[in-house]
This record gives sequence, C-alpha cells and structure tokens, in this order.
Amino acid sequence: MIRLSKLADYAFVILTQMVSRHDAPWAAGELATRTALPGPTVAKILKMLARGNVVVATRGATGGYRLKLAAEDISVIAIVEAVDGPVALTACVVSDDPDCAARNFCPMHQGWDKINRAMRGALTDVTLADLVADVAAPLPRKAAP
Amino acid sequence: MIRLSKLADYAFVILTQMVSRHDAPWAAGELATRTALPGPTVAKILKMLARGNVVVATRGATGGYRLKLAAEDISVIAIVEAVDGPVALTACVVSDDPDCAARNFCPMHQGWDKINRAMRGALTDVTLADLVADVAAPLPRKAAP
DNA sequence: ATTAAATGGTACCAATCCAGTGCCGATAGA
DNA sequence: TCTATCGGCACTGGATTGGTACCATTTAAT
Repeated sequence: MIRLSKLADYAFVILTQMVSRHDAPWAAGELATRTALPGPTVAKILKMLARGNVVVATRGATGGYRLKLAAEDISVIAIVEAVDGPVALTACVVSDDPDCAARNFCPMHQGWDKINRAMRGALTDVTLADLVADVAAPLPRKAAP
Repeated sequence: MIRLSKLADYAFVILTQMVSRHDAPWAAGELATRTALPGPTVAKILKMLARGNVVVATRGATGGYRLKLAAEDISVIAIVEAVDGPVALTACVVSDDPDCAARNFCPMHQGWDKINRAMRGALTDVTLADLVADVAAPLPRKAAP
C-alpha cells in the first residue's frame, strides 16, 4: 500500500477542525484536545504546516494558528507537501540527484514523469473544502442504520 | 516524500531486463546477475510478480520466469500492486475497515476517492513498454557531454 | 518591568516497518 | 534417481518515522 504518513493523516484531521472557526487563532493545545491527538505531535505538525505556508502563526500570549487561505483555496498537495515533502513516486525525478545517474536503468524518467504529473494534478485539484464538505454532509453510501 | 518501496523499484529494473529476451525463461539467479541486485531479493520479487500475474513461472530444471503479456500490455499499476499491494493514499478507502468508523473525521472518503482514482488512472495508462522505450532511446535532457 | 502563554527550533529516544536472508517442500527435466 | 528450479513460509537486522522533551523567542496582560 502506498499511503500517506501518519503525520499527514493527522494534518487533515487538524485542519478540518480549524475550518470550524476563523475569528480567533487556535492554540496547539486546544486543537490537540479537540482532535484527541497527542499534544506534542499536534504542535509538531502545526509547525510543519506553518513552514509550508498552509497556516500562519501568531506568537505570544493569545497567539495560535490560523488558516492562511480559505479552505477552498488550500489544495491537498500543499498540505501533503508541507508534512511529507515533495510528492513523487520516484526519488530521482524531483531534483538532479547525482546518485541517480549511477543507478541501473534509471533513465526511465519520461514515463515516471507522466505518472508523477497526473498524481500531482489530482492532489492539486482537490481542496481542503472538498474534504470538509464530505464531513459535513453524511455520506450516501448506505441508508443510515 | 511519497515513494515506491525499494522492492517495487527493483521490480522495474528486473522487468526491464526481462523485456530483452522472450524465447527462453529467465532463471532468478540469471536476472540477479544481470541487474546486480541481491539474489534472494530478486527471487522474492519474482515470486510476488508471479502471484500478481505479471510474470509466469515454469518450475523444474530449465525453468524460470517469463513475462505473462507483451510489455505494452503490462500496466505500471499491475506491477506496483503486485509488489506493494493496493494503490491508494489512504488505508480506509480500500476495504470496509471496521476500524475506520472509529477514527476521528474519517468520512472524508469522497475527496480521497477522487484523488485515488486519478492516481490509479495514471498508473494504468503507462505501460512497461513506455518505460523501456525511454531506456532504449537516450534522453534529450541535455546535450551529451 | 515582570510574568504568563504561546510558537520556533533542535535534538533525542523508541517503536514500527521493511528489506534482506535462509530454510524446506514441491515440481519438472536429464 | 538426481539436480535445478520455483513456492511459501519465518526470522532477523537496520533504517525510517512517530513521538517526546527541552530551551529560546515572542507578545499580551498585569
């Protein structure tokens, strides 16, 4: 299974919570309580999201974190890249890794580029708002029990 | 970085080698020598590919592995799924995981489904032949030094 | 000015996951 | 019958990552 890291998973839980209030910043501890996630871990993720320009931080007392943009303007790829780093299925495509030339059969870049582009495109098209909307509206998967 | 496992990476190296001969099966040891990969690891990967119906095995002396289909009929997703399991960015989308219902904010399936579909589509569109072609033709990335 | 509450950064520990190996049984040709 | 090959486990070592702790910095309130 190709999956997101746990931290990225948590990031979506945290951000989904943050969407529910805009007027005041969220303290890390507050979000930890609301999401039932470990406090230090939440703090760590928020730091990553701040570095990735997904949220903005206000320091000092009464400070905290706020979404930098509206939920519909935050793409999933921005979130994933902030936490997990560049999105690509192969390492050598990202930058001009000098090691790459040494690896056997590595010049398969073209095909992988196509794959990576499609993947990035998919992550770019979906926004945080899309995910939150699904949470708000109960799923039509099955009739409610 | 979201990346393929090493084993999946190796699988492409091995399969690329296999494309170069069709008349006789490849013994696992032979492929290990040609690819300069550890023998037992190559054997392990070939077993996975056989279980995933990417290659067919012939047992007994003079046996070995053959591609099940022509290179242009083997999609990248078949290879990746044989080695790494189902392709999806989130665990709970794959099957009806009972744990899923318990996780906070998990019902974000719809948005993730869109992402997962796009990802699977990209992997389905590219074939082993596409990757091999890139190996055969030198890259036009830079003028040869 | 001082204190309290919050983020920023770094370093460190622990646990999980995965690559890699080895073994034994099954199969098929010589 | 013997040998070479695949099939399926189970086991181990190491790398990655999740999680924690600590201290510096910033800012509002007292």
